[in-house]
Amino acid sequence: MTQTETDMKMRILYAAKKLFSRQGFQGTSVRQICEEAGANVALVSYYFGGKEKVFHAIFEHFFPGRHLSEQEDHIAHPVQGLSLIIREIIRFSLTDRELSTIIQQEMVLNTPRAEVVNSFTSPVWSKARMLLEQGRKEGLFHYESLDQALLFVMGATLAHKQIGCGRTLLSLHDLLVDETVEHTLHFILKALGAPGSPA
Amino acid sequence: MTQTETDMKMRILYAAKKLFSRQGFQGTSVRQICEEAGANVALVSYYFGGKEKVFHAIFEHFFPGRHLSEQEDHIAHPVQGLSLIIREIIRFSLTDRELSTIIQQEMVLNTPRAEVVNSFTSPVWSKARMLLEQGRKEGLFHYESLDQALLFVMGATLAHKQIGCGRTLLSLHDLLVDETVEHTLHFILKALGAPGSPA
DNA sequence: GTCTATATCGCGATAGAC
DNA sequence: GTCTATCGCGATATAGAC
Repeated sequence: MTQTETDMKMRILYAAKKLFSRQGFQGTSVRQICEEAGANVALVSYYFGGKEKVFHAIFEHFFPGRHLSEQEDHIAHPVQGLSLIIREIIRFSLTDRELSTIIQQEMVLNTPRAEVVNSFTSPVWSKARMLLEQGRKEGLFHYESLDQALLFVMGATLAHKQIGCGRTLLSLHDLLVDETVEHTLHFILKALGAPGSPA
Repeated sequence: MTQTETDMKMRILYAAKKLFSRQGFQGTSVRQICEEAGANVALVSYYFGGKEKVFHAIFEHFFPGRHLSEQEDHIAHPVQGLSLIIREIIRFSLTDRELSTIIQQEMVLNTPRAEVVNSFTSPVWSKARMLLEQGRKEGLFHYESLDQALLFVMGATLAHKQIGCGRTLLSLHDLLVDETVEHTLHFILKALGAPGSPA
C-alpha cells in the first residue's frame, strides 16, 4: 500500500463520511463523493469495490471499537459504571458528529446496514441494561420497568442527536461537550433516584 | 371530487405513508407506492403532480394539526402543562407510528422537507420551553441550563422513536401506550425535581 | 379516470487507454 | 494509479390511446 494510495483512499473515506452524514447513504452519489475528494469517479470501485463497501470501510475505520468495552469492564459499580457509559457515549456522539449521525440515520431508516451498526452499538447498551438491573437490586436505582428505564436512559443520552428540530429552539447552537455530559448525567441519575443526586 | 377519485387518492396516500415510514422517502419509488395501492403508475402524477407532492399531502392530511395547540392554551400551570404536552406527544408518536417515523427521518436526514415538518412540530416544543422556564421561576422545576433541560425533555419524550437499535435489547417488543406515557412522565418530572415526584 | 408506451435523466459499475 | 467513455439499469414523469 503506497503513500499515494493510502492518501487517496483516505480522502475518499473522509469525503464519503462527510456526505453520508449530511445527505444520507442513498442521497449521496459516488460521483458526489469523488468530486468532494478530488478523485476520479472510477476510484471508488478501484479502491473499495463499490459504494456499499465504502460505507463499511468508514465504519471499520472510525468507529471507536474497544474504547468503551475495555473501560467498562473495570467498573462493576452500577452508578459509576452507568455514568461512565453515558459519559463516553455522549462524548463520542458530540466529538464525531458525522459518524454518530450516520449511525442514527441507518437506525431510523432501518437499512440493511443497520444490522452491522447494531452489532457495534448494542453491546454497550446491553451493559447499561445490566447495570440498571443490578443497581436496582442493590437499592441504588429506583424504577418500575427495566425496559422503560433503559428506554429512558437511551433517549436522554442520545437527546442531542434527535434534535434537528430543536436547533431553532435552543439559544446556544453549539453544545459544549463537558457541560452537556454533566447536565445529562445529572438529569438521568436524579430520575433514577440514584444516591448522591440532590432532590 | 367523485367517490372513486377520493378513494384512489386516499389509497395512494395510505400506501405512500406506509412505505415512506418503512423505507424512507428516497428509498421508496412511485412504482412501489402504486403497486401497494393497486393503482397505475401514472396516477401519482395525475392526482398529486409528483412524488414530492404526495409527501406534502400526507402531512397536510394526517398531522394532528390543532390537537395539541388548542388544549395547551388551557393549561398555564407549568407542571400540568408540560405533562400534558409530553403525554400528547408520546401518545401521538405511539399511535401514528408511521407519521412520527417519517417526521423523525426527515429531521435526521435534514431534508428540504424537514423545514415544513419543523413548522408543525416546533410550536409545541416552544411551548414546552416556556413552561420549563416559567416553572423554574415559580420554584417548581430545578435545573441549571434551560437549553439543557429542554434538550433532556425532548430526548426522554422521543426516546422510543430513537430506539431502533434497542429493539433486541428490550424484552417487550410492543410498548403499551399508557404504560410508556406514565413511566416517561415520571422519570422526567423526577429529573426536574417537580413537586409530587417521590425521591 | 385509467391505461400503455415512452422520453429523459442520473445512477453505480467497469472496460480499456494511458 | 488514474483517466475517459460507455454499458445497463431503474428512476420520475408524461403523451396519448381507451
